[in-house]
Amino acid sequence: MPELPEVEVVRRGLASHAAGRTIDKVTVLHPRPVRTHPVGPEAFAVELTCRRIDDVRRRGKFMWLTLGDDALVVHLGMSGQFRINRPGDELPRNTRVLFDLDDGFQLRFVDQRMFGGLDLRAGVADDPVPHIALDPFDPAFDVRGVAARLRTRRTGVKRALLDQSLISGIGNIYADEALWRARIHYDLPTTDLGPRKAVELLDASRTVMDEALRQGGTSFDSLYVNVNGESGYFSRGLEAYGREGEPCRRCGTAIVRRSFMNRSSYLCPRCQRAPKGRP
DNA sequence: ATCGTAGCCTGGTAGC
DNA sequence: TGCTACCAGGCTACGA
Repeated sequence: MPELPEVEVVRRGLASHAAGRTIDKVTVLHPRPVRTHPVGPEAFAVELTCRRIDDVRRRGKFMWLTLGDDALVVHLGMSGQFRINRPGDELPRNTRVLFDLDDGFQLRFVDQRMFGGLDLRAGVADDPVPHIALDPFDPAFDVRGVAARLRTRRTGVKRALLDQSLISGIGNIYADEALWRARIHYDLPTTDLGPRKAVELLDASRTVMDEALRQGGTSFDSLYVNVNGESGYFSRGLEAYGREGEPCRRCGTAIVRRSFMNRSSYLCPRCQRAPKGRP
């Protein structure tokens, strides 16, 4: 599932293959990924034709292609991909939108589950996602400030980590990894987290996502690949996520899986002790 | 204002 | 074998 490191890998691929190119033609094969466009898929295609892609930017899990003052906002959702191919190459099964570029290549948006989307927004190239907080890779990210805000929340720490209006880019996988590294239980009340520990957790989230980025991201299956169709290798670096029954690499205790927020949380029950009165 | 959750989606797999 | 149920989970909208 694409989280910050995976999205950044894709952003870099787009920056090197699509930035500076002009869009000659757009083909919408499925309307769902452009569902937010007010006038429909045909208008979406027309409005993007002949536009030049100036830059590819990212905040958290959102990317946007800048087209002059306008932004094509992209979210990969659960399974979105961008692929660079020749127009005649075989189309992947869940190809949704085609962009023919002026250098003879074709940019393809592929998305099996279609939680992702493409959203063209006028005049907001500098900040098309104002409701999304800065991510830990942003030079302006203020660790102490975010830690302070985190501690004023009245909720569990993992829920807060996943709140993209507090800190962006973290999804279920890297949340579990950061919590494992900081030895914190996912349901610890944020108010029980000391200032030093909160900073440690945020630092851990940045560190683990940085390491994942260096490995090309985390791929469990063909749902996450880069623009050339290649997988990342960080799944071997995961310490908690997906390791149910396997030994914690710190203490040897078996990693357990818990249901939380309608998803799975993986943790070491010894390193990450449950808060009092909770499972 | 803040917190918690239903619903959106498809395909692989477990179970019968 | 073929069917159903479940799981993966980020985000938005909405109710409490």
